[in-house]
Parts: sequence; C-alpha cells; structure tokens
Amino acid sequence: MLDPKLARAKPEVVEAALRARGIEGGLDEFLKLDRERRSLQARADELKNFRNKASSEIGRAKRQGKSTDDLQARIRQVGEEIKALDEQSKEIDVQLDRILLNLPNIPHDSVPVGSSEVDNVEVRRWGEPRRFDFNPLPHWEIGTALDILDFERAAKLSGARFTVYKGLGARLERALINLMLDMHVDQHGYKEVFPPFMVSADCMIGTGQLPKFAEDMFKVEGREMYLIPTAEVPLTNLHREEILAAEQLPIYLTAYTACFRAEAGSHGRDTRGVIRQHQFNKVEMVKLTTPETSYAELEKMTRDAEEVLQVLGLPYRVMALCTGDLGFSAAKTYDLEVWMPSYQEYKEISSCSNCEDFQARRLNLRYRSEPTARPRYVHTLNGSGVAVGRTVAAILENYQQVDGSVVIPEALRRYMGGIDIIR
RNA sequence: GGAGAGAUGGCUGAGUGGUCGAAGGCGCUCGACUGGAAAUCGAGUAGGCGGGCCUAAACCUGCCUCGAGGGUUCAAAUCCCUCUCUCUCCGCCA
Repeated sequence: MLDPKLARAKPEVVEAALRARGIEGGLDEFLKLDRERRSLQARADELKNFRNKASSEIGRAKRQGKSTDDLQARIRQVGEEIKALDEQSKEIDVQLDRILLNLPNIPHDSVPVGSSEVDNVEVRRWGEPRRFDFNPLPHWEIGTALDILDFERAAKLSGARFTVYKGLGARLERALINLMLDMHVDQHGYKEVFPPFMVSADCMIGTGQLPKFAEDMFKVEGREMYLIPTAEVPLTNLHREEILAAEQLPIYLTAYTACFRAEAGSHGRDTRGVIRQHQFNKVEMVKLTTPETSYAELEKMTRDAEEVLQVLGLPYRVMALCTGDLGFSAAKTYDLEVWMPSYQEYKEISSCSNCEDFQARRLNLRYRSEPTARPRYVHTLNGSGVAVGRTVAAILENYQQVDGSVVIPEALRRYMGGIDIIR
C-alpha cells in the first residue's frame, strides 16, 4: 500500500511514478475523498470532545445527588449527530481503502523506465549455452521418453497443466528441493520454515495478491482461504501485526512449498512441459530488513539465487525489470533467466524483489530502531531460490545426451543416491 | 462432533458501569550510586488517526483502540448479542 501521507503531500510525485508503471491518473478521487474524510473527522472529534467532557460532569453531579436530565438529553442529541458523521467517515474509508489497495508500488529510482519486458535491462550473464552436435529435444519429450514425466496420466488425474513425476523424475525433484534448502540454510543463513499451503484472505491482502488478483488463485470452497501461489505469502505474513526489535533484523526465511496458480488469461502459453503449471514446487527466500539495508540485501538475495544455478551449471542471465514489467508489490525486481535449448532463449526461473514498505504497510509489520523509538515499517524482500519444476526442465534440456539419457549435475548426485545419469 | 474455560500494553497479570489507556510485577530507556559492574534507588516507557505546521523530527492538543463486529447507556475493558481464535476434557481421525 502506498503511503497515504505521501500521496496527500506530493501527489504529483506519486502520479508520475504510477504513470511510469502504466497507470494513468487516479489520485484525484483519492485526494478529494481524503479531504472530505478529514473534515468529517474534525467535526466528529469536536462533538465527541463535548460529549466526553459532559459525561464526566454528569458523573460528578450524580455523586453529589444533582439532577442531570437536561444535559443527558443534549448529549443524546449530539450522539445522533456523531453517529451520522461516523457513518459517513466509514463509508469514505471503505472507498479510500479500495483505491489504496488497488494501487501498485512506486518503482525505485534505479529501475529502468519502460513499458514492457522488451525494455528490461540485462545486468549480467553467467555460463555459456552448450553447443549441441545433435538436435536437442524439449524437456517434455526427454522426460516422457525416460518415463520420468507423465503428462497424459496427470491429465487423467487433474486435467491440463499438471504433471506426474515418476521414478528418478520424482527423485530429481526432491533432490533439487533438498539441495536448494541446504544451500540457503547452511551457506546463506536463512531459517528454514515449513508453512501452511492455505492461508486467509488477510494474508493475501498483506502481500498484495488481493484484492486485485483474485482470479489468479485457487480459493477453497466455502471458506475464506486460498491456496498459496508462492511461499512468499506465508513467509512474509509470518510476522504480520508485529513490532520487531532492531536486533531481530534482518530476518532471513526460506521454505519449500508447493505453489498453486490458476493461470487465468494464459491460455495457449507454454502449454507443453512443466513450465506453466497449476501446481509446482518452489524454494522461496524472504527477508525482513531495515529501510537502510534493503537494497544491499536485494543484491545479496539475488546472488543467493544465482548460486543455485551456478552449482547446477545452468547458464543464465540477470535482468533488471523495467517500470512497466514490475509486479504489483515490487519497487525493484531482478529476474533470473535460465538458458532453455528448446526455446532457444532464456526463460524466467527466479524473481527477486524489494517491496520496500509496500507490503509491510498492508501487514502492519514494523520494528523499533531504538528501544524507545517510534515503530517504523520494515522492508520486505522475496525471491525464488529457485523454481524447482523449471530447474528440472533446464537440467533435462541442458544435460541431455544424444542417446536420450540425461547426466545429473555433479552437485546433485549426493542427493540422488549417487546416481550420475538417468537413462 | 460434544462439554467447559479464556482472549487486557513488549511479556506477565489486576480490573464487573464514571476518578481507567488501564494497578502491580518483569523487561526496556535515562539518571543516581560505583574505579567499573552487579545489587539498590529515582524517573520514564502502548498504538493509530487528525489538528497546531509549508516539509521532517521533537513538542503540545483532540479523537479512537482492552480479540473482531454490533447493541444498551449521558457514560462500557466492565452489561447484552454475533463472530473469530486459543486452551482443557471426551469422541473421531493421518
């Protein structure tokens, strides 16, 4: 959520920032309602002040046995007025909330300006895409031939956009989860968490999925609960409504979870293989930091994700997303794109974002810089570390052999019971 | 699913209609004492929304907040209703 005080004090700055993201105008209504609400509050507060004073006067008079009927009648009238004013304020609050909850975050100054993904800027590249002396197959063909991925039977169970992993395919998925968690916990200093896969609507509002993106998620029938689209949601919500001590920061959290996405509006995109699924696995990183350190922490977190790809020997590039391609809650985002021979291009496998105080405001998640200081909002960051299904796809494609077998990257073998090749 | 108990500040815990944003304790901050520390003593210590104020801090000030929402009343932490969550016992269950 944007800072309403900032929107009030410097509407032109906020509007310019929103325009860079492709959002036109829109603050006029906010400013008008905001002004209206404050004048209503001023009037109501005045009347309440009168009521409070008069009430305690009645208390005093009663103890002395005096009659107070006149005053009581007057207060009752004032009470009606107050009620009417409060109701108006409340209605306006609902509208203000609706506006604020639907406005995206403001991009950081360092974010390149642009309107779509073609304006994203490459920051660096790692590894050389392998040159094949045979015609490389897409991962769905490799996996199906090895009988480690089964799309037909997944469709029988659950329909399109699901995959059954079998045998060493299932083992590979599990090995990757363990490798990634071990790296983040043992080498990068994250605390491992195993959260619920279903969360309340409040959590979804907290991280920004709701109210705007309800159609992207799976809702549990008959309950105000949603399947998580990413572990960012439960991890970032973990400390919601809390005031943390400065010594607790930064907090590093990592979790493996399944992720569930309705993929509304993506018909016909990435229909083959495991790239775009209704259910997929991901290891996620989340950080809660002070405002002073959050951008340094974003760089570090991005490196943590990159290291996973480096250990697996998968070529990738790092992209700085432009203003027009930023996610709703992000102030700045780096995407990691892994080389996919079947696409002959780099494909997103991780996304690392600094949301600054945008989510913290929605979560009411604060900290005290000093034990006696007023609470401030923390900065929240999240990043995939990394998407597991897409990593399986990348391994199958990048490590395939001419005979259809797939070599297991060295670092993964101890997680595969020593197996070095799938054939 | 059945029966019962509970939800109060950073924590603990008192408070059954007005003097209560809230005793006491712990913790924390500042100060005194000390060569320094511990102990001790003193003072302070909730959050939010407005206004004073052009911006920020500090300060002053009004209002709101005792799980959430509604009601009764001149006045609600306290009385009534609804909901949520937690705990205990019984049943069921991986």
